[in-house]
Amino acid sequence: MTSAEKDLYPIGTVEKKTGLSARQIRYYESMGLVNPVRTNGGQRRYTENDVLRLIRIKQMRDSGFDLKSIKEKIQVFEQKLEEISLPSVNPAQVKLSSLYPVSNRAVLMKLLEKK
DNA sequence: CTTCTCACA
DNA sequence: TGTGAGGA
Repeated sequence: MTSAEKDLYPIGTVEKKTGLSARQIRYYESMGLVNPVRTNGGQRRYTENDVLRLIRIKQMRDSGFDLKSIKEKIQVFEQKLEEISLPSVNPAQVKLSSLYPVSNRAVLMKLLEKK
């Protein structure tokens, strides 16, 4: 019923949706900025959240930030997200393979306006 | 045709 | 970062 992130896109689709080149997308992955899942054949599959994250990265980059700053930004961000996500998730289904759940967006916003 | 990795002009 | 090679 509550479908958060079900669709996965191949890198070609992500290129169009983000405006980034496949080269950049793969490079950012090597830098630990995104963690797409792989298919049996080894192809990357990105979630909607991955796309959103890449768009944020593109904007930060265009705004003059270097990848190092962006990476640190995301790490702090992810750290806070874990703090508010883990307590509200059943230990049985804790598979943090992807990004933050949309269901915590409200909590996310509060957290952001506080800092 | 699309994607993947690796390496280099 | 781009691009070409060589595979899957």
